[in-house]
Amino acid sequence: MPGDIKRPEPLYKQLAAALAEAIAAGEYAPGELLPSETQLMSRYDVSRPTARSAVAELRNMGLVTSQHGKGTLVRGAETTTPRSTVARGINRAGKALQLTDSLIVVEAGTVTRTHLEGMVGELLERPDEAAFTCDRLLADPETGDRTAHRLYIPFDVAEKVPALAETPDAEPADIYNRLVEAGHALMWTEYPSARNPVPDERAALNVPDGAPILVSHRVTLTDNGHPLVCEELRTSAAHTRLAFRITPEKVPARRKARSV
Amino acid sequence: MPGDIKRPEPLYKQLAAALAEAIAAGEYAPGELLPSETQLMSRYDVSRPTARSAVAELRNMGLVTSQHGKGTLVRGAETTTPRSTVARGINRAGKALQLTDSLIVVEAGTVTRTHLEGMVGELLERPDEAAFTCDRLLADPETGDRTAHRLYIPFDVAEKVPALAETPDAEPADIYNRLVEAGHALMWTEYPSARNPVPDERAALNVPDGAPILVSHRVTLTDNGHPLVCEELRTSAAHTRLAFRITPEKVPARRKARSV
DNA sequence: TATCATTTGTTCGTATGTATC
DNA sequence: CGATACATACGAACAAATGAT
Repeated sequence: MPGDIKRPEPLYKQLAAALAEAIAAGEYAPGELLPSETQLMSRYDVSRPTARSAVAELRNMGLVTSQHGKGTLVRGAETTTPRSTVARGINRAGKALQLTDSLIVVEAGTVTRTHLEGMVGELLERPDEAAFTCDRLLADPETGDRTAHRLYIPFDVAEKVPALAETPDAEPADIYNRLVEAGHALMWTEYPSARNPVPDERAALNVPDGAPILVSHRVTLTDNGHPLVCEELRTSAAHTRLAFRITPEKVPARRKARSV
Repeated sequence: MPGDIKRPEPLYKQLAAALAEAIAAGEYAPGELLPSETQLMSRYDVSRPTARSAVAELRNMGLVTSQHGKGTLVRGAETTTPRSTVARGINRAGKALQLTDSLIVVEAGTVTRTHLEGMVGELLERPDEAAFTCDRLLADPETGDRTAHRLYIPFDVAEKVPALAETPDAEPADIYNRLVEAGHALMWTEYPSARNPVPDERAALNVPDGAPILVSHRVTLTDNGHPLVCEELRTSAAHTRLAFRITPEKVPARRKARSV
């Protein structure tokens, strides 16, 4: 075999790349309509399915959104870049702990029971054990962007801290304060991640085409590293970003450190 | 037909939902092959395009990956859940600052000049101004998962701190230490976000089908809040997650706090 | 090594439904 | 109401990758 003859890119990918370039160059301004599928067919001499595939590529790149009966709109930076920021910090005012985010509760907490599967089970070091969960729907008061919130309280933690078992639907800051009142010294680690939404989430969180969702887990630990509870947060990455304040920690010099 | 006001879901979405449910129920185990398109056609009595659309849905939900000539594989939690964790903390050993992540440099830093567009320009409060950039390719030494890293140094910062202008390709920790030597008291805020990859990124970062990329910006500020430099990090959300240690900050009591 | 069946990828064609203007 | 646009669905053919014969 001679050295790797170039196989041409598929037609629809070429077309998608050409259109993406044109959008980046500003030939199609944000808010404007992309040429219709019929126009693309004649302009680039391709079939209907090919034109559709190309536009579909642009959609799950998040560059455009299609509207049935109207056309395909170019999305500007305003709709691609997050507008609202959720500050994932914790403040200590006297003895009381407060959260630094400014989200408001849209749907009150509903408590259910589940088993700790997957990542949450791993983070709480209690795979498949039983736990209370409390679900809330939050929103940014300025933009209205929605965020799903879930708190996991393992059964054995609820048993040892009765204040949690009584009202597992208390707000996270209250949960933290009750853990402190129960004599725990707390610390926190948060793990942001992302994935593409399932159809339910796309509707509930108002996720636009081609946008993933940010998923973040905040684990509350005792000062000797045992996990107690876990908060899970899900929000459209197109609308919201997170913010973490990073505080340097003192370590003995000359040690190759790997904390967190 | 009386009644029946509701228009039924599209066939391919019904099929996708049915298959997704079957996967969740364990009827198709991770690593196994999904029924071929031909089999789906006869089993569910649909056409080839419909079967293909259903499988395409599963792909960009991240549930399966298709291999040309072989079949469509079910992805287990091992390939859906991040394996490696990048600790985004900072340690202070004596006077020197160290980063807590354990990534190694695969491709050394290449320095270029750009203008601060979009989110980075906003975070550095210098929209459209000129800046050095230094690009690196990092990897997790255990899993080999890749991460793209870019450091932005605005021209005016490089002018005031000549040590940066001399070697803008120094490692981030060194950059921080030089800013400290120049008399700055530093603090940091990091903004994790996510989006779907462009084809280049999908190849360079080895992003699997249906997985978004995590994008995180760490801004270095002076103690009075002026931004100096910015790190940008891009990695496959299917392979890697971030970790932040959250340290409570003291605030005056009774104040509705909104720091970060 | 070469061939073949299987499977997914690409591309065309065509028809109909439905939302928007 | 009609024209236009995207969404869904069918059929058909060939290309390219894979694995086994």
